[in-house]
Amino acid sequence: MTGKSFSSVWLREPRKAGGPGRSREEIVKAAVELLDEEGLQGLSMRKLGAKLSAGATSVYWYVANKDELLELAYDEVWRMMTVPDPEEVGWRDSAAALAHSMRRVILRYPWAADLIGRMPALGPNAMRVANGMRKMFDLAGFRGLDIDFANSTLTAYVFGMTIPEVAWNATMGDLDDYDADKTREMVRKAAADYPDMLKRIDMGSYEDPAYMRELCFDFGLVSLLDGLERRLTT
Amino acid sequence: MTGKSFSSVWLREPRKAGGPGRSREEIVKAAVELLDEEGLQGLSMRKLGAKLSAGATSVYWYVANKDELLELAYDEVWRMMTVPDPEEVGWRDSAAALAHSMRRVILRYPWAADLIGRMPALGPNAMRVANGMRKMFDLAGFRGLDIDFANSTLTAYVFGMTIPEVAWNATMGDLDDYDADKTREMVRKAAADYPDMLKRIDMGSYEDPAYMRELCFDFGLVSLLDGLERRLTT
DNA sequence: AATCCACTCGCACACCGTACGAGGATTGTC
DNA sequence: GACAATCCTCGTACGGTGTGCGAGTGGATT
Repeated sequence: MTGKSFSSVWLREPRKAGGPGRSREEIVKAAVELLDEEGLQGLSMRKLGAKLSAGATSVYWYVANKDELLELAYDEVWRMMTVPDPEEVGWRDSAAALAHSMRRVILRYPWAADLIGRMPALGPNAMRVANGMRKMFDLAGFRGLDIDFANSTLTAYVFGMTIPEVAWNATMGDLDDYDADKTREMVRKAAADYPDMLKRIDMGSYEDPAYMRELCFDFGLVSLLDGLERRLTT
Repeated sequence: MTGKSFSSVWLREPRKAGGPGRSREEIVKAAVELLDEEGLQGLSMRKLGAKLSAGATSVYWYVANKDELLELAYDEVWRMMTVPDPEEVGWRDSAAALAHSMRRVILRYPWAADLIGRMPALGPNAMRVANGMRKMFDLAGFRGLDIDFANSTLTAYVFGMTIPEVAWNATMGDLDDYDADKTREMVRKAAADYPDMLKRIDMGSYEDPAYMRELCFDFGLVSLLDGLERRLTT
């Protein structure tokens, strides 16, 4: 009894496109639009079919199941991420720029946050980024497994920082001042046992949250790059 | 027009428990068991009702919706995370131990990986951990906002590293040798354009994956702590 | 005895992913 | 032209999902 095996759109031959039917690009484009408009919850095969002026199950000719469709859409997100050439700007600036690029892309495609880490990233665009990162850390001076470790470390940080940011935007981002105050008052109640956290909550309410999160991101990013740099010199 | 407002189980009064009905603890316990056995997909309100020998919708008396139930279960995961006393072992060891504790807990409750970052963590156990971390970084010498930044940075790293690990275990963890080889062969095809990545794939296949991921986690963790330490001395 | 209230639960609704198989449309071959 | 093969569409149906609603039950209080 073999368990449910690993599978991915990228690991099988697509149908030979011969006839005059719809194309995979067309479908993925419609899917991404739907995801942008209505989020991950808002994408259903029926709605996608309707958007393509097609029947509900027509998409299944091009895609084995919904997960494959999401994999295709997911790779479109990776397409938007750019790895600067480390030979021109040096590995540190290159890494920082990549990190910011990744963060920006995810904030622009919030639905991708729910896919990261859940979905294999084996599409051509994800591969391109991964290879660019490898090259970057190789040029920095990492060797062997350390290249992959540095790779994983940086992406783990960026994703780990940005995914909750997306969730925050989704739930708290569009409250008016009144609701925001009310919510903060309730959060204070949840933290009632911890005076230090209360002080922090009240302090944070006077700052622009978006700017604060950017400060936080940079703080962690600089720390991480410092730590990686240290591995090179000793 | 106010958008859908923020809400959480922890930010409202629970029903006054008066009568002889089931208790919230009982329900959460059953939910966690179901999650352990069948994963996040496997938890449905109907199955939970059945497990409690109750009707399908009885749980809705104690919980407003499924998300609230998941919030309750999620906080049980935070209960398992321990923050060592930084006054005894120093902040660095304390932070490292906490990071390993978080990773271990998530690997033990894989269903929690899908909740992290999607769900607010405002339960008492999450609060306890957050406060412990604040104390830890305060003792380390961080001040003001830097405490929260260090906090976010560490958790972002741990979660960002561990969530994909859980996904990997779920899909690739229980393949036999034959299927694993077949899968690796297909992954090689996906990376065909990038010779460096091919070499890496072949290299990795001779090592124990679990041990490699632990090495990777420690690599990033040490780097991150180095980077944070540097912020203290300059 | 009457009233209240915590609590249970069957039914129904609107949705979901997708298996299946009958058809239509287009192409290639004689 | 005819015929077959292939590509592609889609209506129907099945078994699930979360959950709103309102009738019902049983113990405690008045």
